[in-house]
Amino acid sequence: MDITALVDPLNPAQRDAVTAPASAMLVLAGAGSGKTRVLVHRIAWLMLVEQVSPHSILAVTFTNKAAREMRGRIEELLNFPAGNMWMGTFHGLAHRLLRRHARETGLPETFQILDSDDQYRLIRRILKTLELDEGRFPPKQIQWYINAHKDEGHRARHLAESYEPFERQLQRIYRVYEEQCDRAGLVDFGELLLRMHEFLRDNPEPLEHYRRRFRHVLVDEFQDTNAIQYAWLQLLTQGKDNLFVVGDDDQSIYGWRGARIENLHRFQHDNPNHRLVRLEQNYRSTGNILNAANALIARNEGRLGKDLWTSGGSGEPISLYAAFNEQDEAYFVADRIRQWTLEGHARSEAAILYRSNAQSRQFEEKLIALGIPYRVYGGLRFFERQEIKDALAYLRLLSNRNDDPSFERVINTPTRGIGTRTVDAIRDLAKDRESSLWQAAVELTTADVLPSRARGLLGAFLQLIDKLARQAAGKALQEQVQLIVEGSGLIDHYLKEKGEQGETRVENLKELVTAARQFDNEAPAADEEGMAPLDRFLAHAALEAGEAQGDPFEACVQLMSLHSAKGLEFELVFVVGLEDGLFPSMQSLEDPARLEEERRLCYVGITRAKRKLYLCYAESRRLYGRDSYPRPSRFLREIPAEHLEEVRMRGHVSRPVTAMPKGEPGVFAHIAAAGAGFKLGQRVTHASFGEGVILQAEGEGSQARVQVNFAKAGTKWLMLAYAKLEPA
DNA sequence: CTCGATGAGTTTTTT
DNA sequence: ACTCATCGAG
Repeated sequence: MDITALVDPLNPAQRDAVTAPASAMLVLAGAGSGKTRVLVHRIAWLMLVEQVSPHSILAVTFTNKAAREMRGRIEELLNFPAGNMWMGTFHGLAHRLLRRHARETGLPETFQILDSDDQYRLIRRILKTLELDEGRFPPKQIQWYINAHKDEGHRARHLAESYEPFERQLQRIYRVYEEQCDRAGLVDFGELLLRMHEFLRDNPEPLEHYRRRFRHVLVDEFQDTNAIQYAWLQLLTQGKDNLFVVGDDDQSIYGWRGARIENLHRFQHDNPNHRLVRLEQNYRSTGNILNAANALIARNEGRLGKDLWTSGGSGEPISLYAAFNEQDEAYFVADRIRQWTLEGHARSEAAILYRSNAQSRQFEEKLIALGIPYRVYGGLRFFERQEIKDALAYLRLLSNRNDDPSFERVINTPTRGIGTRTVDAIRDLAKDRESSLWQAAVELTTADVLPSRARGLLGAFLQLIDKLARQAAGKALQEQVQLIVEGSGLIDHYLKEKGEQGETRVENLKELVTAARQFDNEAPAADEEGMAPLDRFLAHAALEAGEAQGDPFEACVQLMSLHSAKGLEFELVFVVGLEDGLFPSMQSLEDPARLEEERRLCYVGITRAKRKLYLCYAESRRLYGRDSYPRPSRFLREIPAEHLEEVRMRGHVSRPVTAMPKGEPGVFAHIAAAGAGFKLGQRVTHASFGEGVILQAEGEGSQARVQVNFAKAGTKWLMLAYAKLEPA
């Protein structure tokens, strides 16, 4: 490949970063400034010009998606597979390393990964055994406590015993939690990183091996690194001037889950020879959008500093819409999207961004009413679904009988008559013996403690697992999964579950078999060949929970939280719910640091828009069952008026004349018809068709039409301008 | 075990 | 207002 092709498509700043001589490098990459391009071209540059073997390059991202994208683009650019380059997420790489060195790190070869749901359940179980009240010790808070400490590199034994009784209990729970994980051979997400860090820190030989091997270390989204990730990168690169990081302090929106924006400053301090390159030319948005974003983010303190600019025009002004209430806001947005798509634009290029997921509902209702397909991001992902986790728990039990959380999940799922009494007895004995639940259960089937019926049922369960394990031995992965899904009785169990839910679950279980087949067909990564396919599949399920929603190809309007929108871009963007208390959120209003993070979130939202941005707020909003009258978001005042243009709905926006009757959809159709408004679901009378109910509405002004279901005449579309409908 | 009543909480999310 | 989880009754 020609080097000019590597360098020519880059602007001067990008070129600086890509072609820099080996040194520590901080690339401050503004939104839409081509940061992935810089990473990809940098790696290609290292390989082609510096003659670095891909074997010597380590590239780290936060999400699997980002890792996949980077790998894909490198392969596309170089036109050959980059298989032996270590490229992945922090967690994925940690996992790979721990598998390689399992024995040295004190883990069983078959260790498995706890996802946060598993972790939550385990904590609750521990609370029960410690006889602590969930009200006083909320499991969520404990989970947060444990993870926060792990992210900082602190184990329970490192914590100085607190004088404060509550804190002391937390420490105790943490200690027990660690013991339980160790005994069961389980590793949570934080543990992956922590254990990897400790291993390298305390073992000079492997550390030196990896330090020598990785001649270049590159990190994406560096502003999202936490303390332990930073420490790990330092271990690998300290004194070698070979750490190349790309990030944007202005897009740091994950402080609440441990990301340390100050790692950017620490990087500069710890790498005194570093170079700093700013990518400020933006290839995404119009001048108005960028200037609004620049002005907003300028309010934050202690920034590394950066101003986005474009060589393109300033574009349309940003539209600001003050909605009457949240319904009106939703209708406005849906209607604008409708108009926009009528102009021939792709629905998938329109996005509605909100602060909290609960806000999606209003928009969904209005989009449905206008017949616009949409897709909501977020929610349960494939490997997080209940039925999938059930099946995975069986599989984990095959691999490791001492996996207590899996044992407990599965012992009576599907129901096989093993009740709480039996399970309690198993737990008590396991506690006494300091053994796993499995071992305790085995003992109970031979002792004379349980009633004979319970003993028999328990024995049958243990035999079932052993039998499945025997049958699965030596089989191909998808056959193993198939065997478990059926042999466990899960399929039959969910077949009995009534309604659509049960059907979906059965389909998902079948899908799991397909997923296993696909997974098995893909060539194993060179470094993980020693691992049993089943263990690899289980790790894959935990580390990459899959997409939340299928059919990303259908042309849909995109609905998502501002957090989920990071890294994406759309022609048309609506940032909605810009009200103090919602965005910025209530919890952030009083705390300057959190308020700055909210401001960065707003900055992220604004910079998603390529051509047209709408900012919306509601003058009244129904929140937690009450009407609230929030002030417009302070962020709106921080955007210079010159970039904004207030919009009004043309025609008249109908307002509720009377309260909605109970049980009706809480929807007004904003039908602009000579000042008269009708609501969806409203009863109306027509001179010749008689009485009916409004089902749908579309169009406005003289074009406004409604669909009415008449009691006698059936369903009809009527032009409001002619139909002379009267409220019934 | 399944159903319905009751009560608490209600930003953001990946791995 | 609404969801989700737990708890008690059948």
